[in-house]
Amino acid sequence: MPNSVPEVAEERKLNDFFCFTVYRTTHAINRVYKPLLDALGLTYPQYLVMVALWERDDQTVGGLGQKLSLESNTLTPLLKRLEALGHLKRTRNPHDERQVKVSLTEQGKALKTRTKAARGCVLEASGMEVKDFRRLQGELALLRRALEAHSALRAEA
Amino acid sequence: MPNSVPEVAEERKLNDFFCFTVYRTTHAINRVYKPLLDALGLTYPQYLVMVALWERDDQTVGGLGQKLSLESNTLTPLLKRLEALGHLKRTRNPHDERQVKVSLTEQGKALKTRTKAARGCVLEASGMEVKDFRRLQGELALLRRALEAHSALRAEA
DNA sequence: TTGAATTTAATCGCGCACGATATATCTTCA
DNA sequence: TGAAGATATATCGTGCGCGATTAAATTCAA
Repeated sequence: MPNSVPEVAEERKLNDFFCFTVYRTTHAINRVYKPLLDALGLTYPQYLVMVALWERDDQTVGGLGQKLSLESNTLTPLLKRLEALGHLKRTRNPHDERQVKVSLTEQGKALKTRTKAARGCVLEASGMEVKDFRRLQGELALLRRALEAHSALRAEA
Repeated sequence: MPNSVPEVAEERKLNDFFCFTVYRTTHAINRVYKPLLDALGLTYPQYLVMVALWERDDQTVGGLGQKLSLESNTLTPLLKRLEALGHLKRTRNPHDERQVKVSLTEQGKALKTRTKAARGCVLEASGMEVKDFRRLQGELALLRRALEAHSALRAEA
């Protein structure tokens, strides 16, 4: 297939931009998740926080932020909404009042049992073989780590 | 520092989510672009719109939206900001007053010459071989198309 | 031991993303 | 012709995502 994606061309079209490919893929994934998460009453970032808490309860805001690559300016309002929905509690750590501990309520724990439809929905919708799907995921994860390392280096200078 | 060894097994579960891999990759790409686009005074979506216009001038809002997978509720305010910056003009089509034609100003056209640093920044930061990079991009594009087809089918039902 | 530096969340403002809705214009056809 | 429907863009409200700043608690150091 000649010229399907020029490597370094003077005149680059939008579809040649790698960033745009990932950008649109993110939106496509969100649209797959949307109807499934609507049924749970969660947004996609809220779902990610719940997944993180189902895996390990009682995490600090900072700890969650590290896992999700988010900071308190994004997490605090999001966590307050999840608290208002009754899915979790936010309590100051009595041994270090700077920290806020995020812990699931019984309702929040119970919500996990209703996420069956959401698990694996992208794999299913992709129509891909599991092996290829996982390989693609692995390559993306490698790319992400390389980009983060690059940004971290630039931030130092 | 007690207990500094992270719970690797638990973190792996969150990282198992393909959506989360793409989500983080998007953010990592944005962080690579950020300093380069700051120098141009553009946000990342604004940059994408400018790329689309450099590729083809005089597009309608709807036409741009189709290329970018965005609708007027997102595009109209964004285009107004680019117009306020002096990069483009928005004019009603006299033959069909419903349409708004978006066209570059001389300043908007000239901006293209200052995007050298941004072009290929992800490839460079990735440290990947061009061939592998383009193959990964192609696979992602295929996945996106499959997901969009899936969502479109569901929307009909 | 106390004052400075560090750490942790929270707050604020701006710009996207998107569902729902509004408005104006154009098209269709009864 | 003119009323109904379709189309194109704009508006509004909510929730991220993030840079910048603030506030409070803790740690460090002179």
